[in-house]
Amino acid sequence: MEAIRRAGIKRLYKQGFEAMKLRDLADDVGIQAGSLYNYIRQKQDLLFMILSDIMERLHEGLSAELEGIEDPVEELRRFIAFHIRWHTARKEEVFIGNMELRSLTPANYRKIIAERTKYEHRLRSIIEEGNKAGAWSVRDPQVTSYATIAALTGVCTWYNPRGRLSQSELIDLHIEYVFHSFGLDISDASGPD
Amino acid sequence: MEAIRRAGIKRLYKQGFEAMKLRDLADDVGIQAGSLYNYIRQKQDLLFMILSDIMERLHEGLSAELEGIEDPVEELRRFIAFHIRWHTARKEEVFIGNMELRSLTPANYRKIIAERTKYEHRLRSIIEEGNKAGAWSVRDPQVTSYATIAALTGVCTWYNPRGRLSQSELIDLHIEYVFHSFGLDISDASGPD
Amino acid sequence: MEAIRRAGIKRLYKQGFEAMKLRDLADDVGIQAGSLYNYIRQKQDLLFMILSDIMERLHEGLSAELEGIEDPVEELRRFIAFHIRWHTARKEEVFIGNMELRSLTPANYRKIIAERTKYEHRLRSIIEEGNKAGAWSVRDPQVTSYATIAALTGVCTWYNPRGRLSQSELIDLHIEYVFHSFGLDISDASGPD
Amino acid sequence: MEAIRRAGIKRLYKQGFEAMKLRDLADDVGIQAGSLYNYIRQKQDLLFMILSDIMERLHEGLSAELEGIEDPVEELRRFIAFHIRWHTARKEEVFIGNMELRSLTPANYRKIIAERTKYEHRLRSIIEEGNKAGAWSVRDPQVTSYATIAALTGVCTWYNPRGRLSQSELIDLHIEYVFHSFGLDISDASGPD
DNA sequence: TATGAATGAGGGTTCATTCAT
DNA sequence: TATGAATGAACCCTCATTCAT
Repeated sequence: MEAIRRAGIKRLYKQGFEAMKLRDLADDVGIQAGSLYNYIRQKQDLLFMILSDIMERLHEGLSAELEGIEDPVEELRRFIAFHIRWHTARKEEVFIGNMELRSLTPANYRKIIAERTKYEHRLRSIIEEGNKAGAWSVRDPQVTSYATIAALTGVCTWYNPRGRLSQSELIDLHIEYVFHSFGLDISDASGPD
Repeated sequence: MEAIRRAGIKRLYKQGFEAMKLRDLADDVGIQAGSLYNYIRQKQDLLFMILSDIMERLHEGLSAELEGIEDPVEELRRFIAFHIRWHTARKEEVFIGNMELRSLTPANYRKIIAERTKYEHRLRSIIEEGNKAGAWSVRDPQVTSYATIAALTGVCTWYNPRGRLSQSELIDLHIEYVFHSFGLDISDASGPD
Repeated sequence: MEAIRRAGIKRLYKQGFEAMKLRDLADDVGIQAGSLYNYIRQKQDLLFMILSDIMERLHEGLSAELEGIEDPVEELRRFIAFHIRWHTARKEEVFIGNMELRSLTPANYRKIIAERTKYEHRLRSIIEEGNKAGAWSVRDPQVTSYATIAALTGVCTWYNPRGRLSQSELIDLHIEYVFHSFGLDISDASGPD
Repeated sequence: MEAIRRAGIKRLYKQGFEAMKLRDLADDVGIQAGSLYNYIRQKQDLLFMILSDIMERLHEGLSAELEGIEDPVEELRRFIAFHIRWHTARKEEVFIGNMELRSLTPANYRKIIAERTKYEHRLRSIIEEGNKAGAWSVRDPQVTSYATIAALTGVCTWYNPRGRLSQSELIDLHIEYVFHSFGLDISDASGPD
């Protein structure tokens, strides 16, 4: 079952939901197409399961990262670091998470979007806290949260683990980028690690 | 033919390449499925034509926008404004321009990606000019250009023409966002218009 | 029109009736597919016209060859020579004449077969005359006429004008073959030419 | 699978490769068209399989017939008998074996033709052995083998099991025909059976 | 007489899904 | 839980034929 999920992610990434053939997926796992139906009831189910799972892990990861932090600046720094770390480590999942929403059943679509919105609200909350605490003064927290997430997520469209920049360099560059855009001096970002 | 292109864009946006049925497309245009083949030789051709066309218009639009401008700050400002204006006005095209690349034949894929890269290089060149001219000092022009384009392009995933913010407000917010991230004061951006 | 017939023969030979596309045929002639319908009413018509024409010319050719001859031996010799000469010179027509009968409409099929049978009867008549005249003694004129025509027609499945044997050598060999099979000495065949 | 082969032969005989519809074929077998693809990968495969199979059985049949025979006269007699017996018993296979070659893929075509040539060479070898052994003196073994095979194969274009002549009468007539054409007296052919 | 766009039936092939074993 | 043959709907694409120009 876990094998099916993993193979499903790979195929969804490479081919997309419509182009992915259950026969090929079964082949990847080493079973016959018919046998897949002992694990899923429909092709659609597989997509939803995979996407739900991705969202869930994303939430858990972020929660763990921010646990106990109260300073907005530090929260922002950690959000950026976590987002890039998680996204670059899971290029495939992120890609599917953005591309395959369209193939979801309306009901399933709503559920996944709700999760994604929840995640976006975490950054927005941080921005608003920072505004309140005087850490920065961002004019439009909603737009800024969208722009920031887009900028950070964009990384994984071109990130190459064996490329010019290491993951931590990438994180530094984006912390600088975002902090600047928030009107913060980069030195403010120097945290405990 | 133009009708086919327009209907194709709509269907690609709503359903994606694989899910789009040529019969439905023909229906949209008011002809029989077989008649489509007087205009295209394959389904794949339609996708490629549409994507090529989008890229071409994007290039032309940007060239017109930047024509005669020499000041990097002004160029950057115009790039941002143009990008948001163009992308929010063409949500559908932008969406398929990102999503349907995967459905391209390898040969066609390479051609489209080459065009996209050319576009990205325009911003990178602006950044590098600005570095040279002392307008700003951006540490990593490549990464910064990617992050910026991602942030700006992200707009059209949530932009709603009848939403809270007008297009020009959106542009202002993003100019501010990007200028800050470049370490520029927003007032520097005040151009002739 | 004559160009269409000639191109039709070529295409029928190479591809067969079902596989032959009217578009390609039109291309060969240098017109559009639609324009063909100024000359034929249906694809089937073309086939019938071509086959009728072939049969007609075959009959005419044989009649001219046998005109005025009364000696069965000489008639046989001339029949063989004519058949091989005509068939090797018209490989394509002969081939279609055998292969494409199946694609004819039942009504058309009957007409063509009637012509072919008439042709076969010419040889049978010669054989029977020879029996009567004591030129040879063939046990079963019908079977022998079939076997003989098959043997002769077979030539054009492998005949190559630039091959080892010239047309007249081929004719000599087959005259010998058939005369022997009729129990005739080959020297009997030496005619005026 | 065997049912598909048999139905395929029938349909190829009646309609030809291009005109044969897989849907009809499936109907003959009592399955859906799609189910055919559990047995073949392409329509072309079916044709090739059938033709290969025919050639293989033909070779096997002949080998069995000639096994242990060393006398060229007897070999010739048996070749004729076998060829007519096999061909009249398999009118349909013989027909498509000649007609549908054209519908083969070039690669497949070469393979089948190679088999056919091998078969023709068997007769040619017999003729050459007979020449060497002084059993007969045939001027051009190649041409004679072609003419002979054509004459014999022609039988099945008109042979009717309920017709005037029995199979064995037919064989006798053709043995006489061919033996004469080889310059042999028919009495030489009287073998053990 | 020629064009070329349109038709419409249908053909080969694919594939999610089912089900008896 | 696994198989693999069967289903059946549908999809892309083809092509003879029509017809307004």
